[in-house]
Amino acid sequence: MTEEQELNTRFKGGPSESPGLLLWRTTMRWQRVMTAALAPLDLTHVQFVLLASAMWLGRNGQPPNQVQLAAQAGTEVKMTSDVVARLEAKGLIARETDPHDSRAKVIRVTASGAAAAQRAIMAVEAADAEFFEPVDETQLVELLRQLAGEIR
Amino acid sequence: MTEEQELNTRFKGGPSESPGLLLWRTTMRWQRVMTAALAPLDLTHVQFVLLASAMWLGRNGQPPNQVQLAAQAGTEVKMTSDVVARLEAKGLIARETDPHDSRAKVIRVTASGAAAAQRAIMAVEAADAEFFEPVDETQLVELLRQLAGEIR
DNA sequence: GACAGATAGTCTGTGCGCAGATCAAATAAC
DNA sequence: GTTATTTGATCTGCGCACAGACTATCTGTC
Repeated sequence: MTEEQELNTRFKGGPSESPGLLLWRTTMRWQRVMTAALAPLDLTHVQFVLLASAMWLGRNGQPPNQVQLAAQAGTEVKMTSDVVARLEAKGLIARETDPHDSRAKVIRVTASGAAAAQRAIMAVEAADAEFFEPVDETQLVELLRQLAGEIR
Repeated sequence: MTEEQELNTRFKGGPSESPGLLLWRTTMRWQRVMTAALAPLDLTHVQFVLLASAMWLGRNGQPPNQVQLAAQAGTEVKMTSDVVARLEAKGLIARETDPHDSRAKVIRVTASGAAAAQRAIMAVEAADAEFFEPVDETQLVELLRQLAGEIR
């Protein structure tokens, strides 16, 4: 079998036919859009997600530890540890040792963290709306829900 | 306005309603699937994309330089430089200075590179098919095409 | 043929994303 | 109550992803 014949699978029309590559490229572009939208607030996208998730989880006065935050945000525990440390360095969140479990660190959003999160949510939603404007959001969400997998 | 009222935007039902977050999570999961599928071949997903793209571009005996390869693959020029160096170290591609332009490096896929690419394409297509099996691929591709942006 | 601007490639530096290992504290088993 | 296992957090290390800077070369214009 020649090399050319072997390539006559999905790569027949060039690699750009693959849904996976399209998904990858789309997300990279979306990440750049988010990065640009959050740059004025000195936040990366992941930092925003963790900050917003921490605020969400703590909305009823029960601030999460890092494992719970990672589970909510769908991020790695190690990375969550790193990013949370950066958010702490920026004064947006505070970490205290859990009085009931000295291994765990309870994460609280500070006042300036809450303020930054409010502005960030506005910026992200505006950028999101613009990014997804060309397509039917409901239809896309329907498809992605079946692929995203459970929040580990 | 209270903090709770401010949060009553898209985050009302929790952050998981956002198409952007779904897109992000889906792609991360897809990346893990690709990583697992390519691990036996000692290739990362990006390495595979650049190797396959180099083979695609060179299929008519006109091997590309790194800028052309990056344009085809939709990757950053700098990262393309790094990853191509890794592929070269693995003996999968070879770089020669373009005789017509001493700045440019022409990229050729070696015999072992072509063999690895063949196997990788099989592995990736199988993993891809399984990943996207739950949804209508055509419908998803249609949506993503409108969001992926041109291949810069 | 000299010079301005564009182009090809690489370097530094920051920040994810994840595998594997470490360590201390909590929990379960006996 | 001591041991074994699990759990929360962090560390090392590798590989993208990208911004900004830098060198070397090529091209267009005079």
